[in-house]
Amino acid sequence: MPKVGMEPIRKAALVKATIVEIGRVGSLDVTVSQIAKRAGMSSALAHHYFGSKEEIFLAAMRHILSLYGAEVRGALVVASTPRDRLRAIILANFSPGNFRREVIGAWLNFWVLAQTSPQARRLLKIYQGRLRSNLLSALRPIAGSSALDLAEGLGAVIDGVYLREALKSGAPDGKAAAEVALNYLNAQLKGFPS
Amino acid sequence: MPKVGMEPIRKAALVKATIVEIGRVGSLDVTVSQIAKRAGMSSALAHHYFGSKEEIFLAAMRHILSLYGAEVRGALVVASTPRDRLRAIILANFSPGNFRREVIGAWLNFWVLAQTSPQARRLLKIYQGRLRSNLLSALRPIAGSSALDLAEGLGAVIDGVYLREALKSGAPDGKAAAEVALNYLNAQLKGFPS
DNA sequence: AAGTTTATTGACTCGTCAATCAACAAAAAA
DNA sequence: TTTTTTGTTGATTGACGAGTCAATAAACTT
Repeated sequence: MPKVGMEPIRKAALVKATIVEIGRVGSLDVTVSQIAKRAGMSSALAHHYFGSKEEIFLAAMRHILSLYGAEVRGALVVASTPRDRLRAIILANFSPGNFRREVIGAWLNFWVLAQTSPQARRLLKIYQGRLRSNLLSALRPIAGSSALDLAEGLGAVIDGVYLREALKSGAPDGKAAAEVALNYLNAQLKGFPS
Repeated sequence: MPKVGMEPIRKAALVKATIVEIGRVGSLDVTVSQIAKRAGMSSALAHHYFGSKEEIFLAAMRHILSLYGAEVRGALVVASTPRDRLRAIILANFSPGNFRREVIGAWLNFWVLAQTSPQARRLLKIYQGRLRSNLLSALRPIAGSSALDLAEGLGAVIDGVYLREALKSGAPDGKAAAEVALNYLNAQLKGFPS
């Protein structure tokens, strides 16, 4: 049976299964066996490709981060004015691709993972840095020296909305979630010339 | 040696130790033995008083919630105007009593616990409900029908700031954290008559 | 055709940990 | 003073799970 060139396929399946399982169980207490089973292989194979459970988690995190990054980048290229770009960033954060139950659950658990794993912490900081610099570069032309504070606040709102969504049930409403952040943005920018 | 009337003392010590250990380890993967050891007793005694690990966690959560509630209530009684009350709520959220490393770490992990434990979820929802109703009753006289949206946003900022603090190192700066939320509040209330 | 690399798994090891239990001690009640 | 209640722990059980390994097989290389 063994076909050659399985590695990327297996890895991708494991990464996907990891996110689903973490979201389903609601914690990092998922066994490698559970993940492997959902990905349609034995746990030994999962270990074979990733070496350890932590590596599997980190790969899942990288995957989510890269999806997120792509979404934001894609939204930014079609936005011309600073205000458009801010709007685009917020909408991308709550796009159907990112703002999904399993992904939200995974995010929450990655914050926890970052408390113990330096690598996970590094990855989360990269996400924060990107978000921050995207916001800043769009905010500065509008708000000048207030941009720093606004970016901090906006980032906190976005993360907070994610966190809170983890406590809700049913399908996440990205539109409503984005509204909270957009609302904040509009209020803050009211005083600045358009 | 056995003195009588130990139960409340032992329980309190365990609750305290639980929060410290969760904060120290950075996850719920703390053993009952670790907790019991820090509290100065055997793990068997911890089980004797709480029955299960989950009960220990829930007791710790209730403790944090009650400290939090007391702090907010205390701050509210000395605030007269709606604006004062809003300010008081925010400051209480980031008071030195609540905004501490271990407590922040514990909060984060309680969000995770709420994903799997219905009781923990219930407790977190009580916290959210309280915060929300406190904010609403202070916001309505000022903002009227916008109060709902503002409370939602303000709640998200507060939770978001907590979440983000979990990724930082060093002593938490409650003053700076509160500033982010106050900043949001001021921007939102700009349009309303003072 | 023989040898090497890649894919794959079942069975196993080894450690950890929640929870239980038997046993002992001191205080309080009878 | 016997009995019961409360406090306490060391030792043990039982389960579970990460990671390893030997074995098997298909596919590529030479």
